[in-house]
Amino acid sequence: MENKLIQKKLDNIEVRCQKCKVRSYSFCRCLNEDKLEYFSKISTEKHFINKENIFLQHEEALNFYNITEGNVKIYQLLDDGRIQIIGFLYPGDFFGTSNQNKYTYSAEAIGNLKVCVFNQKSLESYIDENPILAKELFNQTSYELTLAQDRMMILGKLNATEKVISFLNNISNQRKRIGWPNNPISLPMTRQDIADYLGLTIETISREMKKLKDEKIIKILSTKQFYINDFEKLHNLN
Amino acid sequence: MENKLIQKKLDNIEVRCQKCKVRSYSFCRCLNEDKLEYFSKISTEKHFINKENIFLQHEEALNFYNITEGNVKIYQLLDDGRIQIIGFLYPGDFFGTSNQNKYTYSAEAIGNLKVCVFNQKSLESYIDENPILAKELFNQTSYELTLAQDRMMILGKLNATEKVISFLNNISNQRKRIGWPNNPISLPMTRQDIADYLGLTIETISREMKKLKDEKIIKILSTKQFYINDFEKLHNLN
DNA sequence: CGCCATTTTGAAGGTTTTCAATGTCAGTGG
DNA sequence: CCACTGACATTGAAAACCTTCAAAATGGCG
Repeated sequence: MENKLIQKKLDNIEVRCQKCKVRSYSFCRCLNEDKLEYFSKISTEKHFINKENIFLQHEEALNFYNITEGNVKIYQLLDDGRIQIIGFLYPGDFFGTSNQNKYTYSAEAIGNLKVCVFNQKSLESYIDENPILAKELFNQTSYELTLAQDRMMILGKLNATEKVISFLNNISNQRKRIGWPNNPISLPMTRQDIADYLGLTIETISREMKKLKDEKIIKILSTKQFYINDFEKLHNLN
Repeated sequence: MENKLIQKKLDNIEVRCQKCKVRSYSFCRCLNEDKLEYFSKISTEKHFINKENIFLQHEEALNFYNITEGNVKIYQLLDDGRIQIIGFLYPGDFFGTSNQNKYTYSAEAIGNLKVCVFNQKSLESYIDENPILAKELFNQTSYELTLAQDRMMILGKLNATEKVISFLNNISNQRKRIGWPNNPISLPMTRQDIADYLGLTIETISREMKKLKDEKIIKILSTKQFYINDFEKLHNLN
């Protein structure tokens, strides 16, 4: 009886990986179909709701995660409560990197979230047996590093106007990458999140969005949705 | 005659890798001694002088580099000439990552520099045959990513005083890592470089250094050398 | 010793923040 | 159905911090 239940569960898990919508742009895309059955078994699916923490910085790093649906913000805090959002993550993104076995940032769900959860040790031994994954992860991490480096320029050298423009461009491109319509664009995060991402205050975000609206470059449909009138101007201002 | 010369050259190359001073903290440390002979052959040594460019952003990415002696700054430029220094690199550091076959930043020697040069394609096929290197590079890149993320906090949320302090702490720790005396500390880079690294101006760097001097936290021996009087205060201010 | 690049110092100015008040919107209960 | 509530966003005015511009000082190197 119980065996049957387990078998059923395993069947479902196997189906999960093979039917996964984000596999084509996830790190696991490098695995052949015949590896998926076993690969499915080393991960589980988990749901989170808006504002729920997936893990906290400095906690013992037990798992890796891959987003299958929804968005995540990863952030760091200073002692006095100042926050810097390191990044907004999208379906297909991999996260949970650690240093000396501790997570190096906190992760929180934005809206409803579905993730694949991998035990770090299990995934690491799986990688040892399937070195193609190591190369895929190296390439993906290298790419993330270039994104992080681009963000240094944004945070260090751009003024408020340029920062907001680069953010809107970024969102638009991000949606293209995962094949979503990139106009109009909904912002899953709050104004405060955008401010904490760009190293600005919520008031400055508000004023810069208004400026773009007044210049007719964007149309603000609601606080969480906007329409790009002039793609060219938006890109050139970047 | 020519064969003898080539043989001698090969012997030298082999010796180079085995006697390398930075191997214990370079990506190649994961290779067994018996792999070094061949590994030596896929790289060459190259020298650069102060301010010499190793490569430029957007150039075709032909090589990877590993520093054996000296320092490198990697940076990005905006159209209008604004510069952001992405990082200062030290002996043992690996660089030359690319995106779509183009370097994602420019690299310039600070002072005299010695590097190991690897052809990107050669190293990549070597990695395919020696997957342990892929894992090592993944781990190292992950670590660099955490450093890049820490810098987002520095660039986005710290004020000028905190930025300079974090920089001095950083330099001090960096030197510890490669086993150099970490007091007094020589700064290979100029004030302008520090400014471009922290997203500040040279004048602000100057004023903040003076403030730390006046508070007796550091002693400025020369523009390129300083002494930390109060490690605790410097760390706590961070 | 003198030159030139780099750094330091001072004063004015600008951009972004801070503080405070008002506005908007979705959800809730009368 | 509408007023109420609370979270989030916008707007305005003053203040702070860092930059900009200008000039003087330092220091390395021929």
